[in-house]
Amino acid sequence: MLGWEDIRAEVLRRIRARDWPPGALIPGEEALAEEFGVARATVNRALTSLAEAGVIERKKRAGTRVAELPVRRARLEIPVIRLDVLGRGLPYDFKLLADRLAPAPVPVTARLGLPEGTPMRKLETLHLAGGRPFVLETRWLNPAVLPVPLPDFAQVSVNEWLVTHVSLVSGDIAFTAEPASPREAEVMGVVPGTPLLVAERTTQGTGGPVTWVRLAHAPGHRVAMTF
Amino acid sequence: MLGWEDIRAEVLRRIRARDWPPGALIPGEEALAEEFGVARATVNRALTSLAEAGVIERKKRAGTRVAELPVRRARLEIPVIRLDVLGRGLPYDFKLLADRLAPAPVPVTARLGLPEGTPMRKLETLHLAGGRPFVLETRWLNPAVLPVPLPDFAQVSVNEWLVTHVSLVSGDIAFTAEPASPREAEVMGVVPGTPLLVAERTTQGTGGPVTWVRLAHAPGHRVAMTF
DNA sequence: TTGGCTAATATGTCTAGACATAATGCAAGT
DNA sequence: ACTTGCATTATGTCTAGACATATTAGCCAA
Repeated sequence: MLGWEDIRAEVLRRIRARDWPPGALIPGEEALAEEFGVARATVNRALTSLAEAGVIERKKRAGTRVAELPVRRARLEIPVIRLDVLGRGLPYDFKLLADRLAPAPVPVTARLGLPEGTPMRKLETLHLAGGRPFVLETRWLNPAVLPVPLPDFAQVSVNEWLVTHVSLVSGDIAFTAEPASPREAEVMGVVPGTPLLVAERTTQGTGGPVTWVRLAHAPGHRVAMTF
Repeated sequence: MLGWEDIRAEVLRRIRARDWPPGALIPGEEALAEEFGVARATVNRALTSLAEAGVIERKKRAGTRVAELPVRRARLEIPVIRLDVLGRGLPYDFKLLADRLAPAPVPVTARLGLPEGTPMRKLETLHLAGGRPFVLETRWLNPAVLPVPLPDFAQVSVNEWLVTHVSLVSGDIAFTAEPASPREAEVMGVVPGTPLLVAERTTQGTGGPVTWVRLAHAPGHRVAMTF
């Protein structure tokens, strides 16, 4: 018997084969259901899935059409750094370089939507892969929204503790290429000005803005995605 | 009446509120259906959606549990460069800098899974935003899988023509930070060695490997995603 | 103790039918 | 010509019930 995944595959095949070229209106659910000999709900399941993937566009009354400029979506799975390192077959370790309470700089408070000069906890962590610098993490934490008790961040990586102890609701991440600052160069053992892949993230939790973090990756780092 | 999105929202709320902490087994579909006064299929729709989002993990017979280390997934929407530029409120233009047939270098053929030395078409395109260099695109095309007739790539951007004329099946994309080569520096009007955000993509089509492309972005470029 | 079979169980999927909702296009009235 | 409103239609969602399938716990035998 045909399942919704079979229907999905067949519809996708026809789109790729240009039986149904970009922009074309494809048959309605009822018609497809009859053609494949399944219930309409099964066709709906298949088409819903294709719509989520951006391959088709569906509108009530107007029908379903093949996307004109199919939006290609790549999914990035953001791992806990420890698992990222272990996944590369290297032993993981980290060092807490700094930990202090201070008024957060404007770019940080602005992105998080906090008032200027809010006191936040600044943590600087160097993540090591096989003993070599892997990522330099500069993080500003909003103490107001953290559950107590806080652990000793020299023992437990902030990165990991946050994931398991704070419910993260939403956030964003941006990648840029930046020259290593003198400080970064020293800590990571590279020449100042070396291009580093930098990821900048802000995260919101249920109780409000949680953290802003900048991850400066060692030279040569690749962030890979599949689509 | 409660819809599947309401169920989804309520379950998510309970997980965030730690009524059901990470690792916990949540009630079965039948039980939830009864609690909310809906059919099991409706609960299933909600939970399936949460599972796709990585919030819960489901196994037959074992039940549904809250994910221990919730995988955070960010979705990157890869736009056609023209739309990316226009979306930033700048006028778009491009220049075809080079176009020749040559044996593709090993890194390219290797990634695409083609035999060494396969003759491919190399296209170098400079994309401009508001008259200033935006992205330098270096592309190797596999002529064997392209539909005829080919357009004049000085008139039509390869980027865009591919999206509408070739069915792209799968691919991968990777970001790195690299120093501008002398050639790149000259074309983009920057100092050699300037950190550039580089995206490298390979794409497979129905007929086989289609293209390998390297996009070197102007300094300061950000690739942003939300999760 | 260990290995393998079996029954129980939770999720996965399907059906057939129903009603909800949004968007379109035509028709009527201004 | 223009607007308003209504009927039409395709998708969206729900229900109740059924069978499929994976996985586990427990039992029994070697």
